[in-house]
Amino acid sequence: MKLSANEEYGLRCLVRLAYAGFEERALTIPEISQAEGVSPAYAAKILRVLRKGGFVKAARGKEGGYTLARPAASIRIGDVIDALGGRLFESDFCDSHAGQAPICTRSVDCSVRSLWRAVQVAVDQVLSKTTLRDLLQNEEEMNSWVRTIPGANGLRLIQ
Amino acid sequence: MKLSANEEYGLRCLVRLAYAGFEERALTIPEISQAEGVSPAYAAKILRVLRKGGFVKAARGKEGGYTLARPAASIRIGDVIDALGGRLFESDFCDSHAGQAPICTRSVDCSVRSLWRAVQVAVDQVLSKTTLRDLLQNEEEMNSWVRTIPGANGLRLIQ
DNA sequence: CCTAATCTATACTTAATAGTCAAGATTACT
DNA sequence: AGTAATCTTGACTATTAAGTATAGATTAGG
Repeated sequence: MKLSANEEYGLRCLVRLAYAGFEERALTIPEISQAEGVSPAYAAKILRVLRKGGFVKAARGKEGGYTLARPAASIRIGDVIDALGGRLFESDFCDSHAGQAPICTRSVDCSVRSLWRAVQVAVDQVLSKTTLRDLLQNEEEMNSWVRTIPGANGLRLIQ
Repeated sequence: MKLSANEEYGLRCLVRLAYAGFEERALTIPEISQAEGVSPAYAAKILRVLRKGGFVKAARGKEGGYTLARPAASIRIGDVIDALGGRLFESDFCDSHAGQAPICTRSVDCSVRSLWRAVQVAVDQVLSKTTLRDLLQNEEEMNSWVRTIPGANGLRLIQ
């Protein structure tokens, strides 16, 4: 139950590109890698995932670089996380040992899986409501956000 | 953002031991490993972690085996997950590259980290309210649980 | 058309996690 | 005491994720 490096750095790259987008400026791999403190090669690897996920687009050649492929407000963090590292649980543990044990009361469900599902729902409620736009700390527009999660140290989510 | 194998199997082992506890019965490694569909050696490895975490206790020798170290109702799932695989984010990404970048508005915080913290809070709200006892599907006592998480397919949490 | 700046792709290395193996230590029962 | 059933430990291997290296493809500008 950890964040992968891909998820962490990938999301950070998007935030930078969103800021650069305010000035209609593309960022190059050297710029991004230096800002994030990772090697250019690794930044390139992450950016490829983001490009294939449709979150960024690249322009080659001189004066090239990366920009967001669409407006920050239309990029849901949940979708980004999906592309970068997958959801909390994918394998179907309960099915794989169905019939062996007295724990599963229904053939395709059991208590442990229900718990993971509850966790997944809780996570999704945060991630699917948050867009890349919400992560930009832009004082002027903070008023458009409504709810503040207690304990989340100031993060606002769309209502 | 995935569940580790340790977390999945470790929690399942605890559920089995809790059920066995109803009959005041200890479970051996062969029993547990067969029920969970993992090798005895791997089950032993996981059970060691659970023992060091204080969740189970072991009796050696003939007639030995594992039992819960304390009542299921006193074992919080959040603590189990902590012992088995750690929390969602540990490293302090924002501090590690502080001073380099224009994203962090405060020296020890930034938008991405706030998001992770919000996710962590959401997860904790589920995991710290749920005990091992809550995962036992015991019809007689289901009434003592109060809230049902929508979409969680029947999981009840303590109010 | 040439060059420098840029992305692209694939293969490689290293580190972390998952899972196995074998030898040793403890206990109940006879 | 002896034996079989059990847990305990540490080292080992395999698989996956993280991160690197290198050669190639594309483009702007001279």
